[in-house]
Amino acid sequence: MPSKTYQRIRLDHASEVAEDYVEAIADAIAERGVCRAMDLVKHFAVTHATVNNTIGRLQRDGLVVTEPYQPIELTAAGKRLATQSRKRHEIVEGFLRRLGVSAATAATDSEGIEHHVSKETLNAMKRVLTDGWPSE
Amino acid sequence: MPSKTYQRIRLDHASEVAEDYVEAIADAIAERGVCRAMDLVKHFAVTHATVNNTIGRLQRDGLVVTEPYQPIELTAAGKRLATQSRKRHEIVEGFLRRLGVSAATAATDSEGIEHHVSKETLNAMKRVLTDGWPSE
DNA sequence: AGCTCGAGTTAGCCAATGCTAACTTTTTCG
DNA sequence: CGAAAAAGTTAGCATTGGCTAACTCGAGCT
Repeated sequence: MPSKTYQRIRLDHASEVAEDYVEAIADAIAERGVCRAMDLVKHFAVTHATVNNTIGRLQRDGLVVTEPYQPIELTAAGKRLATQSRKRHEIVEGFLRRLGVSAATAATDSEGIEHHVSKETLNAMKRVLTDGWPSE
Repeated sequence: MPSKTYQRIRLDHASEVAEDYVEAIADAIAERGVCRAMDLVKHFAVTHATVNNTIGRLQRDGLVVTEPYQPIELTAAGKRLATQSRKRHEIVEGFLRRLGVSAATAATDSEGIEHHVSKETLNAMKRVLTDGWPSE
């Protein structure tokens, strides 16, 4: 069974960047009204050239729209993905906090983990947040 | 705080493949005595060319040794990394099982998650496995 | 108005990871 | 033994996701 597992992980990988970006873009818009490339430069600690590159791919894939020198906007699909990612992120982070992990670690680890959590695992985590720990 | 987080995730990424490979190589050696490239082809569902490529990088990085048409061997460093990855993997997988996730999902998700779990989170998971769930 | 400076863009480079196709070596079996 | 199959290698290519360097645009200040 491992082969299919790794195929899935490779596919997940491709969407990780997209999810992280739309989430960050949605955050920037929520906090500052608009999202400029510089917001993403700071957020991800990469150069503008890299941000530009990535935004180009996201636009190609129908998640964002931009015109030169204009702020970055999310398409409907982009907004949908952002909302969904955010929810997943919050569940994972909340779960780690409940597990007793420090806020800083929960924030960091949830960024990496959220992309690899299946629906089933996510539901199990959600259950803990609403109903408490499973019985032994 | 996000910038450093993403820098770390990018660095983690680089070692993911190495960890997965040495783990798979150690498994193959444990199960069949030697590890051939074909074992990895099946395990990761990639072509031999890709395996060859990757093995070349691992050799460059001092984790494995091979000679043409010979089985793949782990160096001391490779064995160390394999053992460490395996332990981490087992904790994550065991924890997911304890959470109530099915065996199949736990196996799949732990593959993706293990690379993004900090020491602190890993310890929290280990604690659950030995001492049960934290008090509310 | 003009100039500067920050932000954005473009071009060109690199490494990792994947692929296919063509070739060589090894193994296996009739 | 010898030929076919399996395994391994090599070459060439694409994409992602980074980078630097050089250029352009636009905003704000004097």
